[in-house]
Amino acid sequence: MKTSLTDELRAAGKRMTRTRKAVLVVLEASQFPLSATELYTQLTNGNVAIDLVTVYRNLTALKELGMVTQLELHQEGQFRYEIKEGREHHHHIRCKICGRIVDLLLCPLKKLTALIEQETRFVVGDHSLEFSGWCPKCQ
Amino acid sequence: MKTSLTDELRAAGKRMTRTRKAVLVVLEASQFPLSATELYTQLTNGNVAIDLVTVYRNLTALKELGMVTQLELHQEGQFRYEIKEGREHHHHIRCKICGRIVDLLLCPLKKLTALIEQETRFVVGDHSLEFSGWCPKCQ
DNA sequence: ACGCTAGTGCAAGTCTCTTGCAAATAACAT
DNA sequence: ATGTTATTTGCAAGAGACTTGCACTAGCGT
Repeated sequence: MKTSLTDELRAAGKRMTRTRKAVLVVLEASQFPLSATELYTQLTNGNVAIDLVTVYRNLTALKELGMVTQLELHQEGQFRYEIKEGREHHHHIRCKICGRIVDLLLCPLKKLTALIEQETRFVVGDHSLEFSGWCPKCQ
Repeated sequence: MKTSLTDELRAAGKRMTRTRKAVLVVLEASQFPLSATELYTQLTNGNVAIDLVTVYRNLTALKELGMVTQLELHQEGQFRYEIKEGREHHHHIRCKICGRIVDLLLCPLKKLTALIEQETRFVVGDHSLEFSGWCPKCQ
């Protein structure tokens, strides 16, 4: 993990603590976005002493600093979190059977945004676009 | 509300009950997708005696029959429900300030689906695409 | 090394949604 | 109409994700 993250935190009056570092390391290593519980389980299994509450509080803090993205996959009913550092804006597809989550490397929505703003007079901020389906193994 | 809905229910071994009808009427009248709690509040204010549990159970049943769509708006952390009858497949935008929800009449994802299936070898089932931003009044 | 303040753990609470069970009622047969 | 039965309902309780209060701990700036 880059030391720049520590500096970034410090600049925002935050500290790079033992637990916060552990959260960042696990998020950085993950190939797919993690829920708070999954993150907690991975930390605990990796012998990091941490409370679930602390996981939530860190995720919230990191989200507010823009270091982590919070997302909701299609109809999952919970939030997942992903490191932003070094990753392009992207979306996901999740298998309805086994739950496997895969990154999609495209986002077709730049043009659409202008259209929506024209149509609704809203100013578009964020969007979420998540797919579900059946992965190769579960078909 | 059309009587065909009653027939549709009956064909599936379900009954058109007092409460179920009330749920459908409120959903049909709503200009935007409702959460279970909002639906419950509207029913109660409209002097329909109903339990929140019954609202949930009806929404689940209607969803399974394909008469109602369940959706999650961007980062809202709860489900919303919408009547399918007579409405095209569409998406939504929600104001980050006042929570106002507006339908979007376009879905740009038909072409994209083929691309995703090619890229991931998944079979694409559903997708959710929801925007958030700032509505005209809140800008 | 000290002190201030952010961060943490524990307990308890909130909110959304689900389940178990006995009583009520819609649909159907007689 | 009346009875039968399976669906539906209400109430109580529970599950799961997430939040809050508070006293204690520990970064990190001096």
